[in-house]
Amino acid sequence: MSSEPFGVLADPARRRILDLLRERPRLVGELTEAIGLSQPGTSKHLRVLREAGLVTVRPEAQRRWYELRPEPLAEIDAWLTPYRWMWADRFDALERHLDTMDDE
Amino acid sequence: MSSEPFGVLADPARRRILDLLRERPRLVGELTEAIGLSQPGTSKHLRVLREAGLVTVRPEAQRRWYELRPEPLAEIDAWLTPYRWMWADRFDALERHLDTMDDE
DNA sequence: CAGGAATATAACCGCAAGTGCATGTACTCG
DNA sequence: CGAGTACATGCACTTGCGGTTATATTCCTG
Repeated sequence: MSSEPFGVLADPARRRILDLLRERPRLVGELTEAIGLSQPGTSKHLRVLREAGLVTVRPEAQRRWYELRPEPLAEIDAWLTPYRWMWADRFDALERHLDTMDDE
Repeated sequence: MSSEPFGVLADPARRRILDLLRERPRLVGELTEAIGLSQPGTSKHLRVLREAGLVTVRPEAQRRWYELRPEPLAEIDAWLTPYRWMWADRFDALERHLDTMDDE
């Protein structure tokens, strides 16, 4: 099972779901409509997210409130860390920083 | 084609390759041995990375030096950004920050 | 020019993932 | 208790991915 956060985020629908849950908990119905998929399809993605620990469910009668649990994203963030300094040409920012230090 | 950075990083072998290239450019042979895959298998992953813009090739006779091009990772970083404050209980850091501000 | 080294591409295979459809389950309400 | 709502699960199907083996390509070297 691709319970790995990286694999889970590979699917755009799943990223979309997480983005929606960032705002507030949602019902399956809402998510289904939002991502334009069948209800079972949505449920399947939610299952994957659940097994990856990225969401939790709070049942309320027949309804299920899905909420975000962002902790597993830390793994991705950690992997990304050693790369982060590389892309944004920090030359300007660095220069500005050094200039500032000179000013002081 | 899953030229999307997210899809590309879904495979551990590809992440491993990037990690190796973070240190220095490498030949296909090195990478092949490092990730314990067949040479064609490695070449395939390199192709995916190439098409995603995550690596570039510098030919030298029959050899190909692969080097890292981390820019596309910025997209992932950007997606991750609105989540980043959430997991690390920044309560302490935030408190310290506010304390500092109070001091000034 | 022949042979070998380094890599890419092609052809093929197995399997898991994503999707739709149909059905099951759990709960509410009249 | 029966019907409807909200969601999960099962099944069938298709596609694409990751892997290997075999082959083509390119270049160096003797």
